[in-house]
Amino acid sequence: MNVPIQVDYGVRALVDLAENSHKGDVQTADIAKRQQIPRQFLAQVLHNLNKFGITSSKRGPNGGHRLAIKPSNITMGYVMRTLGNNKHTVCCLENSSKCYQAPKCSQKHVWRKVEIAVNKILDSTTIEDLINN
Amino acid sequence: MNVPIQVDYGVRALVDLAENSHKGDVQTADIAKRQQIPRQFLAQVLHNLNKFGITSSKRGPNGGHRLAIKPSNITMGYVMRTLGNNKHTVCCLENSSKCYQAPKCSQKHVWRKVEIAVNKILDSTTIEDLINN
DNA sequence: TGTATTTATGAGTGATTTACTCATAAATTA
DNA sequence: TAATTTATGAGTAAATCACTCATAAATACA
Repeated sequence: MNVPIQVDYGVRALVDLAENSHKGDVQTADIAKRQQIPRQFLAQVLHNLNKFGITSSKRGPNGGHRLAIKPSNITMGYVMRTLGNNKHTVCCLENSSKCYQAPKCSQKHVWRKVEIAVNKILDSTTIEDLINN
Repeated sequence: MNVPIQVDYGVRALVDLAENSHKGDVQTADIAKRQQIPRQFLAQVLHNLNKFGITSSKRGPNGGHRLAIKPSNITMGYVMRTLGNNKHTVCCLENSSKCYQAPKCSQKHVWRKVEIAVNKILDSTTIEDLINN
C-alpha cells in the first residue's frame, strides 16, 4: 500500500487541529512547526482538506484552520481517499495493465478482497481514535 | 498498496507453469506469449523466482522453467515478498519519514494493523487457489 | 567440436510519480 | 494602506518503475 506522505501529514494535521481547536483558528505555520512538516507543503495539504470539507479556513491576520467535522466523524479512510489522489487503496495495476479488464484475471478478486479488508480498518478508525491512542 | 507489475507477472507466470508443467520445462518465450508479458522482463522475474527457490530452471535447448514447490504451497504473500523489493506491504513512510521511529506516531499501529490484515489474506491464498478460481 | 538454443546478469533508459519549493494572487484585519 | 494569512498554479530534483540492451554462461545435439 502506498501511503502518500500527504496522508500522513493530513492525519497529523487533523490530530493537531483537534487538540488545539479550543484556542480558535490554528495557523499553518504553527502546525508545521509542531508536527515538523514543511510549511508550504502543509498549506497545500490543508487546502485539500478544506476543499473536501474536512476543515475550513479563514485568511488574514489571526486567520487559520479549524475542523469542519468532529474528530469522531473523520475516518482515516476518508482522509486517505481525499488526499490519496483518488487511487484505489490497492492499486492492482489500475493504470496501465489489463488486470481489471481481463475476464480471467484470477488475481483480481484477491486484491479486491485485500482492498475491502484495508478499507474496513481505515473506515473504522477515526481521528478521535488516534488521539485516544 | 503498491502491487508491482513484477508481482502480477510473477503470479501469472507461476499459474502458467502450474498449468503447463506436465509437458516438461516451460520456456520464458512461451509464457511471455501466452501471458502477454514482455519477454526480457519476464526472464528477470523468473530469475528472481528461481533465486528464491520458487522455481528452478535449466539452460540450453529444451531448457526452461518449472515449479520447485507445488502450487498449493506457494502463497501470494511469499511471491509478494520475493518480488516486491523487500518493502513492507504497507509502506507507511518507511523510507524517509520518522513514522516508525517516532515514539508518539499514533498512525503507526493502524498501518501495522492494515499490514497484518493484508498479509493474512495474501498468506492464505495460494497459486492453486488462483487456478481453482 | 561446433553451433544453436536457452537462461543469467548487470547496466542503462525514458516516463512517471513523489515530495516538495517558488511566486503571486486574494482575502482579512487593524 | 500595510501587514498577515490562506489560495493556487507552475516548476523541479530525486526516486522509482517498467522496461530494453548487451553479453556471458550453460546445455543439447549434429
